[in-house]
Amino acid sequence: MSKNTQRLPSKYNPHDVEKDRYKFWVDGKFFEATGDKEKEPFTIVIPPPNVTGKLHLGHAWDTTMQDTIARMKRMQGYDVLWLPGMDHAGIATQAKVEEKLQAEGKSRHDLGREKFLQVAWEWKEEYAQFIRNQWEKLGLGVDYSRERFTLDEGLSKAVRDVFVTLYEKGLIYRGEYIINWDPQTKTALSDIEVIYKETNGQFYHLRYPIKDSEETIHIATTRPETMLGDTAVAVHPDDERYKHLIGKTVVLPIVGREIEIVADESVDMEFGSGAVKITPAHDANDFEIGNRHGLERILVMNEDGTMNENAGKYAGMDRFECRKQIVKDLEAQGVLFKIEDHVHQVGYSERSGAVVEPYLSTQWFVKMKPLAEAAIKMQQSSEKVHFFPERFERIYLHWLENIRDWCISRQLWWGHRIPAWYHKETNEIYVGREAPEDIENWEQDEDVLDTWFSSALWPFSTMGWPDEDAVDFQRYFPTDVLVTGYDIIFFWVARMIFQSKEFTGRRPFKDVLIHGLIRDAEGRKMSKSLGNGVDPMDVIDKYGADSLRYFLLTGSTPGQDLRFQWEKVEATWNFANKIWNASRFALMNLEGFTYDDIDLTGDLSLADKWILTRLNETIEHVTRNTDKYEFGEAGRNLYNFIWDDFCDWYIEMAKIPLYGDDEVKKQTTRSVLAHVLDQILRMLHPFMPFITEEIWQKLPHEGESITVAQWPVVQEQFHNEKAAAEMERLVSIIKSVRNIRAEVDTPISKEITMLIQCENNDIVKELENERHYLERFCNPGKLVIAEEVNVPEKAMSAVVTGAQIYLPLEGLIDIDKEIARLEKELEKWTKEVERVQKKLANENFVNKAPQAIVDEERAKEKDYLDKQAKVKARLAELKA
RNA sequence: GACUCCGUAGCUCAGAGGGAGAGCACUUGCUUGACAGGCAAGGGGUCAGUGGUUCGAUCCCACUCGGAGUCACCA
Repeated sequence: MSKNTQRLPSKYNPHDVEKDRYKFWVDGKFFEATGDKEKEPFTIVIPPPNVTGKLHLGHAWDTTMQDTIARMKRMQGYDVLWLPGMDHAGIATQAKVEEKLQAEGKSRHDLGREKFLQVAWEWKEEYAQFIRNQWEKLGLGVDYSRERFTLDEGLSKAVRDVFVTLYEKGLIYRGEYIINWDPQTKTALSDIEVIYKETNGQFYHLRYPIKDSEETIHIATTRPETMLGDTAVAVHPDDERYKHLIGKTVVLPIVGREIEIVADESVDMEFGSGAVKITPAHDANDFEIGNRHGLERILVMNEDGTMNENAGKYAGMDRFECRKQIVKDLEAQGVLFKIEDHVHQVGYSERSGAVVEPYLSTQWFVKMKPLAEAAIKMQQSSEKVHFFPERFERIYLHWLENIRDWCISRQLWWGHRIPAWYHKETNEIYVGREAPEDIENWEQDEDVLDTWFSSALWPFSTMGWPDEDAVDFQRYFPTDVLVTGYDIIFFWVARMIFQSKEFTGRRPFKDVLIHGLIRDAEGRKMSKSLGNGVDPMDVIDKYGADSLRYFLLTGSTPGQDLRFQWEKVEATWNFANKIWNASRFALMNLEGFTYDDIDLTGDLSLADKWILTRLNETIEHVTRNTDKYEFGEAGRNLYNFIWDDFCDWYIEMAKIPLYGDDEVKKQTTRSVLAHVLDQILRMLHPFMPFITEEIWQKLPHEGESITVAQWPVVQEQFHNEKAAAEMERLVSIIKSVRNIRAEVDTPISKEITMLIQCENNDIVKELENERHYLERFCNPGKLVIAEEVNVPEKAMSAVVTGAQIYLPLEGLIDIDKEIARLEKELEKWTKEVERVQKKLANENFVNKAPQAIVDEERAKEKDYLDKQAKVKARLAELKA
């Protein structure tokens, strides 16, 4: 089925091009995985965006890369599944919903758990639709029939299954430990949800009195308010300064509690005073020391960061208020004797920004070591996950090697509720996939799981697992490539790998492509507070999705950050417009021409042979680089092929037959034009889906949509080195002539005769065959091509390999200027000759360098010597 | 403290063991029947520095300087 051609407007308008196109694709089900057994599956799962807001440029970047891969693979004949979905994003979403409630003067507690969750689900639906609309505008070819959400029934089942299994294996446990507490959102956090920032603080030096003694012991702290919970002072057992105090008792100032001085090797004698106050309920190290010495744990804060009843008169005060007050009080008592300014690392909550409090609390944990070890070991096997760029593998491994247990319980409502029940009377714990039968006697754990606990299962939970016979899981897992930013390697990539290894025995993806961050034009991170964020939808409104996509794909190299610059998007628009107009030209010349009319077996012109050769090279290059995820490299290569080779040379050369009246030649040229443009559009389609589909539909084509057209393959029969060499000579001649013309101020009259003196008769014949090109591009009055030409006295000249060009320009030529120009040229060739000869004179080079390189240099030497001699001779003539 | 990345044209960035590239900006000339958001011709870089490996280094290695980041940590 072939279609006839249509006309295009003279300017590329992305709105017209993109309008309704996505609907056409979705309605045509071009993006749906077919399960076709004839085809090999190729799978990508989208990193599920949070349902908290709109997508930003980072998402646009990330998903565009996936779309590019998916589209190419689809065209290469794979059964592509690109599975979309979203993440419930526990803390983030709950915070947004609470914010919304607050605006209405309500809190989540006013609503109660059930009602609150209902509101959250409504929120989710609303934002999910925003996100889908944005995917649409970006042109992402995802399979909506398989869209998933982390709180879906199926995924929740997977979560419960994983939790219960790990619990049964002893890899999940519940216990009272020091965790990172966010007093603002009132939940525990995992280690990586804490961001450490250098913060100006103070170092407070205290003297704790020794009981029944005049002596005091000097300790220093950055968090004096925690002293209310001190239950010991620790020194190093070998510390001569304090040896005699070990076992003695300290009377804790203000509190009056008597606490022991203990010896512990973990104390650093060099740091501070060498004596440490021990607060097991508010510091991870102190907690460990406390365990070793059987110390009491006294919690002095509430969940909201205010002091509790154990803080005595400070009860009810905010922790930082308390700090101020306690400093005053200690100072008054003479306990505090020095305050130093101190820059130290303070942990902040990734979500709320609140200062994280190390806090004693009962939480659920994943025992990481066995899981991490298995994942590390997998990297030595054939199930290795390949990182692109490779260096991120080291970062990943380093993290796993030093991993600590993962605190997975969160004091939130929005999320997967922990499948643990506590017996109301016996306090017995039940962990199971389903609630206990005598549910009235049990109470379920109030907490939910860390969002990342469910995202860690994403590559398989979305495909029907834990049902291992699920059709999609069987066919599409493991996935082929994951695309994500380096900022979530720990949060997500690593966790998917170890969970996948543990539960499926396989890697979750073969490759992982890591990209950087999007920055503003000045290189700053885009952030709300700076107000320097750019909405991808604004970019699309202005320049179209294709321009945005191409900019994102080619703007950086894997693993590097990307600066957003409007000028670059604009430059990409120019490129799109170029393609648009080249296509417009093609359509104007393909009136009545159909896909079936394409016939490349005819008598091809030099231009035809050359462009087909270049097309082959481009196909090879673009395919290879896209396969390696080198989109920048592939995109630039395509850009150069399209703009420089196809538009600037091929189309211009094709105008000769197209505007001529030889119908046979015209048909051949139309065939090549239609074919090359078709192949270009196909290769460009993964990068710029909209414009390519639009043009392709209008060109002679076969098939319903370019999305399912076959990816171009190299056609060896069109590889023609001779044509490439001839073209090179031709281009050199044309450029030389243009060059000469640029030297002459006044326009050159058409009366001029252009003379080309060739080295041998073969070249004469060759150039005679290509005469029409020379006539069109150089536009001389007369063109003489011969082995010997009569060189007029007043002429400008140029040398190319195998030939010498003369342009007699009586009256226009300034002999002195021409001499100066030629002298410059002579200098250039002389330099080249020297460089090459020096190289060839080096025995080591000739003996050790690869033969091909040496031969190449020898050929250059010959060529340069020849040119040098010709220029020299011409100079002599002029000077005579 | 450990590790990673970056330093190439005025700007933003590619690149590759064998004569330095692109886009934008700049200069000059063009209403050339696809495109003036275009065409053509140009100018502009000791590829941060110092050593080393090599026949050959801007590219590989070491160190130094400058910029960015990740992880860990001392109370």
